[in-house]
Amino acid sequence: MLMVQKQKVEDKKRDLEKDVNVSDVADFEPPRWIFCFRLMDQNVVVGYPSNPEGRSGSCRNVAVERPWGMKMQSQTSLVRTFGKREAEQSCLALLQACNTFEKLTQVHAHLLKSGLQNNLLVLTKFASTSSDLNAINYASRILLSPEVDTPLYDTFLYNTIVRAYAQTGDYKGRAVLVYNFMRECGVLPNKFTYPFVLKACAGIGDLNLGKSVHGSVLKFGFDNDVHVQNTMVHMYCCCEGNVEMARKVFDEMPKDDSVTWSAMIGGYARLGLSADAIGLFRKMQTVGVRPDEITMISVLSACTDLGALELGKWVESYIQKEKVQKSVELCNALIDMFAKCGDIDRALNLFTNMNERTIVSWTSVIVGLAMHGRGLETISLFEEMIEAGMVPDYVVFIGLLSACSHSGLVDKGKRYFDSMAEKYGILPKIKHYGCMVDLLCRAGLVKEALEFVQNMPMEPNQIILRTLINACRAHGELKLGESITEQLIRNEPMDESSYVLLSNIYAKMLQWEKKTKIREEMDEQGMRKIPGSTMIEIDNEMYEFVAGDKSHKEHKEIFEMMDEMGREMKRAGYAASTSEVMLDINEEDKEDALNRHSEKIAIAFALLKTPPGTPIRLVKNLRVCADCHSATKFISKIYNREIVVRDRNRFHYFKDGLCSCKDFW
DNA sequence: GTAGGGTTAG
Repeated sequence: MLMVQKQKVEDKKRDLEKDVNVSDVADFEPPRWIFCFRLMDQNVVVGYPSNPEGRSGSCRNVAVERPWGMKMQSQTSLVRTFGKREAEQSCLALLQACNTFEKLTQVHAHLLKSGLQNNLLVLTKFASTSSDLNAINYASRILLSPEVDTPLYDTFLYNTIVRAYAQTGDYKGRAVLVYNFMRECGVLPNKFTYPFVLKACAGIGDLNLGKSVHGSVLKFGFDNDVHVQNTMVHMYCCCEGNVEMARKVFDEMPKDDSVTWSAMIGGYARLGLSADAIGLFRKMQTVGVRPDEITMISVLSACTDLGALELGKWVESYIQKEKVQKSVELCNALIDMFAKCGDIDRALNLFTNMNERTIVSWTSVIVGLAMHGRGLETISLFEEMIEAGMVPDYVVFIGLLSACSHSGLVDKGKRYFDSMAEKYGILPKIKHYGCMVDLLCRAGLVKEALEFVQNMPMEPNQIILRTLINACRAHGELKLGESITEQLIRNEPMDESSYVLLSNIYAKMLQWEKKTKIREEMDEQGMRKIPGSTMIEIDNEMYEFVAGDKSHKEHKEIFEMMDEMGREMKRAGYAASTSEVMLDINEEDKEDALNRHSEKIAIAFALLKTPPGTPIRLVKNLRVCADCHSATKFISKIYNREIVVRDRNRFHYFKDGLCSCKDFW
C-alpha cells in the first residue's frame, strides 16, 4: 500500500506547493535506494524498496515527521531495523531535503533531539553536495570541534570538507586550513585527499603549500597515482612561474592519460604559451593518446590566442572526423575561436545552429561582434538574448559596453550602463567603469571622462588611468596627461608601460630632454618597452615579426618587396604619418622607422608567399598604428587583397582601400 | 567518494 505511484506523488506535490515546508521536502530527489516518499496527512514518509537481496517487498516508515514538528524514531531503533548504513541514509535524505541552510540547522537540531547524535557522515555528505557556504561551515565546525571523535571515517570526513571548500569560489583557502588541521591531528591523507587540496592550492596560487603537498605525495608514495599527478601538473601550472615544474612532473609520470595531456596543454594555453600548447598537442598525437573534448577546448583556446584560423579550422574538422563529443562548452570554444580569428560569420553560423545555448555562447558572439565593430548588430543580439529569457551577467555587459565603445555609440552605452543596476540588478564593477571611460575617451570627451572617473565609487585602476592618459595624448591634453602619468608611476614604480606612456607624451610635447631622461631611468631600472609584433599563419605555420626583423632566412626578398610596396603606395598618394613616431630623429629617419614596422614586414611576406587574391590575416600584440592603418588601406587596393588585422582589441577588415573600422579605433 | 576546459575593458 505504500507503493505510491509517481503520478500520485506529483499530484500531492502540486496540492501542497503552497506549503513551503512540505514542498521543500517533496522536491528532494531521492537516492536510488529510496523508491518513494509521499505526503500523508502532512507527514513525510520515506520508504525503502525491497532490499538489494530481494527480501521483503514492503516498505517501512523510517522517519515520520510533521512538518518541522519532528517525530523521529531514535537512531538505535533505526539501526536495529535497517542497519547503520540505512539509518544514515535516512538522515541524509532528510538533510538533503533541506534546500536552505536554515532548514538544515532545524532538521539537524531535531535529529540531535531525537537521539541521532552528530551524524558526521551525513553532515559532511550534505556539506559536500551543498553549494551553500553556511552549510559547509556548519558541518566543518562540528567536524573540527575538539569533542568530536571520528574513528571510522577520519580521512573520508576530512576529504569531504576539503573537497567542499575547494569547490567554493572565494573560500578555497579554507580547504587548505582543513587539510593542515587534518595533518596536525595526525590523520593520514589518502589518494583522494591530494587532488582536493592540490586543486585548492591551484585555485589560490599557494605554491608553498603545493610544494609541501608534493613532498607528502612523494613520502607516502602516491606519485604513481595518475589522478594525483594530474592535479599536481595542474597545480604547478596555476602557481605563477612554475610551468617548468609542471612539465617536469608531466615528463616524469610513469603513466598518463588524456587528462594529463589536457592539464599540461591547458596550462600552457592559460599562460599564453600558445605555441607550446599547440606543440604539445602535436606530440600528443604522435604518442597516440586520444584527445578528448577538454583537450580540444584548450587547443582551440591556443588557436584563438594565436589567431591561427587555419589551425582552428583543422581542429574543427578533426573534431568531426574523430567524433569528439561536441558539448555546449566545445561549441562555445569554437565560436570564440572563429570570432577572434576573424571568421565572425562562421561563428554566427555555429551559434545559430546550436540547440542549447548558455550565457557563455551568447557572450562569445556578442564579444566577437563587438571586436568586429558591428555595434548595432551586437545590440540587437543582446536584445534578442533578453527576449530569449537569458539572464545577463556582468561579463556580457562588458562585451556590450565595449561594442558601444568600438562603434562610437556613446548614448546607447550610457543607457546600457545605467540599465545594469536599474533593470538587471547588476552592480557595475571596475571593468564596466573602464568601458565607460574608454567609450568617452574614444569619442573625444576627455573632460567628461575625467569627471566620470572622479565620480566613480572606487579608485581608478592602472588600466583606467592609462586609458585617460592615451586620450590626453591623442586629444592634445598633454599637461593633464603628464600629471596623471606621474601619479601612475608613483602608484606602481616598477611598471615599464607607464614610463613608455610618459615618454610618448614628452615626444608629443617635443620635450626631448625629458624624454631622454625617462629612457635613461628605464635603462637604469633594467626595463624594456614591449616590442610590437605581428604574427601570420602560412601553411599551418605561425611566423612572428618584430620591427626591422631580419631573422627570417628570406629577409632580403621580404625587404625588396617592402621597397616595392613603398614605391607603389607613394604613387597612389600615400604619405607617411610621421607624427606618431616617438623617436627623437629627423623626418626621413622617422619614415624609415615606420616602413620597418612589423605589420608591413608581415604583409610583404604574405604577398610573397600566398597566391594573388587570397586574403591576408595578421595578428598584432599591440594596437595598429595610424601609419600602418593608412598604409594597409593602400596596399589592399593596390594588390587587390583583403587584409584582416586583429589588433589588441579589435578587427580591421581592409578592402579596396577602406577599413571596416571606418578609421575609428 | 578521485583529475583536466571556455567568455572579461586598455
